[in-house]
Amino acid sequence: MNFPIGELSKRSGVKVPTIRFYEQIGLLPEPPRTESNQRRYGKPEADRLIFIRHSRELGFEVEDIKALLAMTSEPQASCHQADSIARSHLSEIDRRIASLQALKGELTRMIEECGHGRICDCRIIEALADHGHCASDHSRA
Amino acid sequence: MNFPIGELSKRSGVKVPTIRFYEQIGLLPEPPRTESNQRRYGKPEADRLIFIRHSRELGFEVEDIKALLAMTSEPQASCHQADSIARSHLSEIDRRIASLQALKGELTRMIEECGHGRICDCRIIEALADHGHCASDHSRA
DNA sequence: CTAATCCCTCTAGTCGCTAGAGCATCAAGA
DNA sequence: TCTTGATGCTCTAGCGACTAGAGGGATTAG
Repeated sequence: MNFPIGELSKRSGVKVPTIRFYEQIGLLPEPPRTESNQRRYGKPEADRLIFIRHSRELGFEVEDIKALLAMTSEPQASCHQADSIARSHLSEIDRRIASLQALKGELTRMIEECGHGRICDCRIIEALADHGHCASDHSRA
Repeated sequence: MNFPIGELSKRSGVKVPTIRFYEQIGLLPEPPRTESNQRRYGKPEADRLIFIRHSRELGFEVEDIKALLAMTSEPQASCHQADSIARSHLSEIDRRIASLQALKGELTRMIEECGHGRICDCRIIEALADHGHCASDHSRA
């Protein structure tokens, strides 16, 4: 119940330098220190860090996570905002999936058409050089 | 056939600062300058830049693009390397799509379960706090 | 001639970490 | 008690691929 940063790292699955970085950007509060200036943590910090890790793994940005964390300290408030953050994140993910699938189609077509001969006949190189060949309108993943 | 950077930008669809950045990192050669130190370009540079833009839009990294560009200057060589770059890029995209789809499933489930009540009952917050609720093993997009 | 638009270089910021230098501290065995 | 190795600390810089802005010079249309 009063452990150093390495132990917190093991419990949370977040690397030590990353924990210090999270403290620096205000995602984790500054913990108490020992006389020799070492950080000491307890279970609440570990829980918070696990929350942060899951949120990051699900692709939430740091600002979103700050908002989600702020909510957990007001348990009686409406969870409308959490819902809205999650929904807008979901639509962003949908957008990215669609975009990647378009790229995949384009790339697959290029690779299939490649005759494995010389550069000057290569459909991959040609497709990259001339957008007229493109089937889809890939304009930013 | 001897135009300034703004015109190159229009022809290629790449922003002016980005063109200068590409020159800096060696993706574009240093062009000749006018007496008053302004860059002047021709059609080959525009073609090269369009090639770069398409490659970036398809998600190729700068190092890959350098390799692809180097190939275009050896038209008699085998296109095996181009094929291999494209294939490994494709498998990376497959990986990212799979990962994003796992996240999407997780998020969708979280949002569906949210009862739109108070924070303390919110399934979104709860799911983020406790990984035991997770269906899939989402470990890095 | 003037005003708007273009062009130049240089620095610093974005995001979410990661790596490394250079040092202090701690725990465990000989 | 000494030593060794792991762990802790701070600080700075780097990643990738740009983007933004400051502070100036050049060009061009009216």
